[in-house]
Amino acid sequence: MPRARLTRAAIVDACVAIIEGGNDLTFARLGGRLGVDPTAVYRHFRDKDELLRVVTDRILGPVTVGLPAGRRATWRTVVTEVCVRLRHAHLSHPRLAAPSQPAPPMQPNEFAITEVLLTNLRAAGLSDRDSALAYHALIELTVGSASLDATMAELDNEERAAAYAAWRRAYAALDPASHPTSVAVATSLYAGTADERFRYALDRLLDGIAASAP
Amino acid sequence: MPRARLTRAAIVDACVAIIEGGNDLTFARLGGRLGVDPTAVYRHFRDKDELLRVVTDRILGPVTVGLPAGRRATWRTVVTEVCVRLRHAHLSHPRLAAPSQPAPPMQPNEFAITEVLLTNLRAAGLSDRDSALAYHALIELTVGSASLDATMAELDNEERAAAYAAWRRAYAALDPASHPTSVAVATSLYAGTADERFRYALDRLLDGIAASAP
DNA sequence: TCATCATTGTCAATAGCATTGACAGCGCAC
DNA sequence: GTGCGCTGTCAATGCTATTGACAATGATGA
Repeated sequence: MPRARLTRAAIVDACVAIIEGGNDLTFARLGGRLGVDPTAVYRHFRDKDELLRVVTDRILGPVTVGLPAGRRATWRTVVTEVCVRLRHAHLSHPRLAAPSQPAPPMQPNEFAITEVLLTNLRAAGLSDRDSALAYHALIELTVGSASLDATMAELDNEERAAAYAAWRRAYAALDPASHPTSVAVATSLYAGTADERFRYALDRLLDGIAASAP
Repeated sequence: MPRARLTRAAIVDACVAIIEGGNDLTFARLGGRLGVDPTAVYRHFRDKDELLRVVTDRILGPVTVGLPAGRRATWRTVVTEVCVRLRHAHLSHPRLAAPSQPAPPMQPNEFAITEVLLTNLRAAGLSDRDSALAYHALIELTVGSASLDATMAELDNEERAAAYAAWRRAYAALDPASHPTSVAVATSLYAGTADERFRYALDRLLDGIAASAP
C-alpha cells in the first residue's frame, strides 16, 4: 500500500525540527530537509494551514501526559499545570505561525486538553455552562498571552532583560503631568519574568472562578 | 516646508481605510489608494513594522475618550469599560496584522490606556507592584483573546453561527469512553457570543484582582 | 503475466509580497 | 542663482505559497 517515500508523520517531524532550529516554516526549507521537491508536500496536506494545524497539535502532545493524579491532585493543581504546560508548549515554538483561517480545534491533543480542563472544572463544582465559560476563559488567557509573549520568547535572556529595561525607562520618562501613575509605577512594569506575570494572571482568574463555584 | 505630497498622517489614514474595507494591508494597495508609487511610503516609515505600530495605535484612539467619570464611576467600571473598548478596537480591525518584531509600546494612545488602567488599579487599593501585575494580566487577557477571536470576527453572523455549531457537533461526536465530559458539556461550548465569553473571563479575573486588594 | 491506473514526486511557471538602489526633480537655504 | 537634501519614480531582487502538466512507480485485476 504505502509506495510513498513521504508520510504525514515524517513531514510533521521535519516541520518540528525546522521551527525548533529557530527557522520559519517554509515549503522550500521543508523540501530541503526532506530531500524532496517542496511541492511534494501538497500530496499529503491540502495547504499550509492544514499542515500548521497538525504541527501545532503535535507540539501539544506533552501537555496532558503524566499529569498529577491521586488525592493530592486538586482540580486547581491540575488546571494550573495544564495551562502552564500549554503556555510553555507555545512559547517553546515561537516561530510556529498561526493558521490564517479559523477552524475547529479538531485535533486529538486539543481534544485531550479540553477533556482534562472540563473534567476538573466540573469537579470544582461548576455547572456545565460555567465549566464551558471557565474553559474558554482559561484558553483565551493562556493561548492569547502566549501569542503576545512569543516574539519576546525568541530573544536570549540578555536581550530580553535589555528590552524590558528600555520599556521601563520609556514609562519613567513620560510627562508626570499627564501620566503621573505610569511614572510612579514604572519600575514595577515588566518586572520579573513573563512566566511570573502569567502566573499572577492565571492565579487571579482561578481565584475568581473558584469563588463563583457554590 | 511641506514640499511633500505624502505625510505620515495621510498614510496612516489610508491604512485605516484599507483595513476597514476588509482588505489586508499591502504596500501595493497603499500606493494605489494614495495615488503614489508604493515604495514612496518608505520615505516616511522605515518598514512595515513601524507603519503597523502607528496604525495600531491610531485605532486605539477612542479607547480612552469619554470614559465614565465622577462618583458613579468605580475603578471596576472604568477598567471594564477600557478593556471592552480595547478588545472592540482590535476586533473591528481583524485584518490589522501584528508587527513581527517585539517593540516597546511607545505610542501615545497605548500610554494613555496604561495610565488609565494603572490609576484605577491603584485606586482599588493595590500596591504599585500588584497594580503592574494586574495591568499586565488585563492586557494579556484582553489583547490576547482579541487576537484569538480576530479571524472569527471577520465572518458574518450566519457563518459564525454555523462554525460554532459545527464545533459543538465535533465535541458531541467524540468517543464518550475517552472524552465523557466533552460530550456531556458539548452543547455549552462556544455557546453565546465571543463577547459574552470574554465578559465572563474579564469578570472572573477582576473578581480575583479585587479579592487580592486589602 | 501483463495492462491499467491511481498515487506521488518533479519541474516549470505564476502571482503576490516587502524591500533596495539608482535616478530625477522640486524647493529651501545660503 | 547655486547647491543640496528631501521625496517620489522606476526597475529589479529574492522570498513566499500554490497550480498544472508530466513521469515514474507500484499495486490491482484479468
